[in-house]
Amino acid sequence: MENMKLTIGQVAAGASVHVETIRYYQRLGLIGEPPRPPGGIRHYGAATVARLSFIKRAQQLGFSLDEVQSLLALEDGQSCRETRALAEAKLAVIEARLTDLRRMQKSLRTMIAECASGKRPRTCPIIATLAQAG
Amino acid sequence: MENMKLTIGQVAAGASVHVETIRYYQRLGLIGEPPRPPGGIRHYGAATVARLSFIKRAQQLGFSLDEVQSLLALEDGQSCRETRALAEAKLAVIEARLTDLRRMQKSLRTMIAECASGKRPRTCPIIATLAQAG
DNA sequence: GTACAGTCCGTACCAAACTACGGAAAGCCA
DNA sequence: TGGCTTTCCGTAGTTTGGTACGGACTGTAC
Repeated sequence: MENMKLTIGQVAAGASVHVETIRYYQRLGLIGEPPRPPGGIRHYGAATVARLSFIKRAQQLGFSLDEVQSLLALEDGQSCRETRALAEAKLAVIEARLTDLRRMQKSLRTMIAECASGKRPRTCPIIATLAQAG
Repeated sequence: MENMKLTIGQVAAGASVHVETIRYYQRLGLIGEPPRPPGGIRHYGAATVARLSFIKRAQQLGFSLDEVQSLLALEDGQSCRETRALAEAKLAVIEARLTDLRRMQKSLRTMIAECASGKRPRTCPIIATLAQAG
């Protein structure tokens, strides 16, 4: 099943993106283009679907396509030294985001609980969760 | 100190954004415009700085300005019932993102450890962390 | 009281990330 | 084999989130 032959349309459907988006990512180098049999249609493997899904999820987490590019370099990466440095940098970013998201989570949970218990909070503290310096 | 009188330039510096960005957000309704004394310049409070900082942080977490708008509605919100429904919806989104980020964190930590111990992993599993459905 | 920085406002421009469009060729199905 | 869908490819348009610019006005420091 690894060598499934998928058309671009099937890949697009599988990853819930548009065909044009796949082409766009190919132009950017985010995903490779399989060789085209002369005058024929390209075929893709299941790995392309996974890669596209990864890209979309990473975008939802606040990574730009440029940053996604470098995350993908971890998968495609060559040198251990470079890979490790990159991984450590990305890890730091991810941990900062986790901290922010946990703060928001906590704040929302508190709000919901207070709302449920009838005592409407005068001010929602959500801004305070992320307002302080970096 | 609550009623600090800040000019738009001071607010911008305080939140590390450009003056034009503040005006842009005002046009979108993300932040309010204080009344302008006839023929004079507007003054802002420290709350505006906090609000801008929140917006920037929330953007880094993958929220669009539209979504930030609705997060801010929690702070500005009126009805408890609406507020609670919205808070619950946002909480679900945040928890999904937390799950994804934790998976990436784990994957990166593993990579770094393996890299450090000399055994270069053949393939980095980072795509697999986010590739599966929903 | 006059330079000079900062504000105000509108409009125009910009980059990122798509999305649509059009024409030619390929594939597929009765 | 004719008709429909899909792919291929290039180019153009759109949306989101700003950024830059110009001209008039204000506020402030010397």
